[in-house]
Amino acid sequence: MDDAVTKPMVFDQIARVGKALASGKRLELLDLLAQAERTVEALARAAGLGVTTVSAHLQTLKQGGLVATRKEGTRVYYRLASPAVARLYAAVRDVAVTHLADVAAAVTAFLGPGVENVTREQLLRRADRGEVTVIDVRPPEEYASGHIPGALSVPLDELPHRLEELPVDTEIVAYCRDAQCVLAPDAVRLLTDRGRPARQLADGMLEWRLAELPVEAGA
Amino acid sequence: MDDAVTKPMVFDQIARVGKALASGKRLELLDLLAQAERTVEALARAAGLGVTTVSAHLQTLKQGGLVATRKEGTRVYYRLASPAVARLYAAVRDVAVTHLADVAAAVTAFLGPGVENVTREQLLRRADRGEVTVIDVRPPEEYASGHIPGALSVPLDELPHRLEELPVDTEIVAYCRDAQCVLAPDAVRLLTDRGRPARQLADGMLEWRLAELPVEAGA
DNA sequence: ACACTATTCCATAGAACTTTGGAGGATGTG
DNA sequence: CACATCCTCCAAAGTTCTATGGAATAGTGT
Repeated sequence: MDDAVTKPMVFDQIARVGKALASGKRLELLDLLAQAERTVEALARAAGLGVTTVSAHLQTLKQGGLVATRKEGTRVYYRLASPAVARLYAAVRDVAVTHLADVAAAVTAFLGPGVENVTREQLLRRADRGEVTVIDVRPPEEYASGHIPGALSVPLDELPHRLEELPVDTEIVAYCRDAQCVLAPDAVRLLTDRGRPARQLADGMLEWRLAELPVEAGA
Repeated sequence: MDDAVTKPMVFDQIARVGKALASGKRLELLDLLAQAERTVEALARAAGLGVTTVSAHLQTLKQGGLVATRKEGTRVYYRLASPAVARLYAAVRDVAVTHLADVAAAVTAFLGPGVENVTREQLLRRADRGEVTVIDVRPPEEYASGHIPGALSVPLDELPHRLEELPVDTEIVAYCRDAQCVLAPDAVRLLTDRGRPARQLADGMLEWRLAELPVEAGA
């Protein structure tokens, strides 16, 4: 066994996974894919990048074994390769927000002033008793791909027009993609500004799936 | 809030963690640091790199919040910043061996023919009953920094000279750094070639710590 | 103060990565 | 079959990363 040759090779191979995580654009794509599978074009639109650029990034992610593909007619649907990848992505962000002061600062600047939140456990308990209305403020296709059982799909941009659909007597709990997602805080601020009692789930669908809690799919 | 500016910034910040994981050399350094804290020079020797190169890589790791430092006289000791980093490193390797066929191939080529192994649970049960002798075949400084309670320190290079110290009637279980570490398989092959009953722990000290099992420190 | 050690900082050449436009392949449609 | 759509492959330009010597800095011992 030639250690001098084979040992670095092992680490270089593993580094392919690291390289896949080494660009903000790719992390953004992963963030989207953690919510639902998508085509190359849909990803390009969502991330505001050129199609060829996205395709190139997706190749890098594929090289790292982070995403898998499915072909349907002329389209190619990308998805996370496995739940292990979601765990990895969560671990990366965990380290980032824990150890990088700048990240924490950027995140709060991005999220805006904090709003009151609820843990998964609290939500489960109170939802069982019918004490809260749970709304999913992500885009419809992400809701369709999997959501908290019993949650209503109310995409953030539709929320202003659909206030009357929501009961006035029970508290509203909004959730979105993950702990760093902006949609839920924005929704909660919008609701409380209109005098509705509202809070957000402390994290989002990513963490919900990782906790292996029940997920409902379909529109 | 200007999404077009702040959103990419968050991902770019998180990408600093990814960049830290994007080089085989840095992963090798992390691998070493997961076992014990070390000085720059010790790391350079262990990884076979120049001191300035290692220092530069360590700066990248620090930028990503993966390592922390401690100064003692003229030396600087580097260590993993937190257990969250060990979890992250384990998650990276998990994805690598699961999804990358080449990695799996490189690992087995590196480890040599498989030897029989034992899970942590089996080891705990059998060690309680005194049925096995557990040996730690890592370098002494890694043993000192933390090992399985009751394990003997028998560095791989000393093993041939110290065979008579080991009991002949009980089975020997060797362990080293982690699931991809070569030391334990080598030790087991050496022992079984000499007619001793021996197996290895399926993974290593990294996974033992992550499982939050008891750890003993000191020589 | 002086020599000495360990580490970091700096400059640089070479390698690798990102982005982009255009060509080309596969699939579905009129 | 011609044509449109969606995606990947290829090449080029600009940017970033890596490795490595030499200089600068901080701490130790005499």
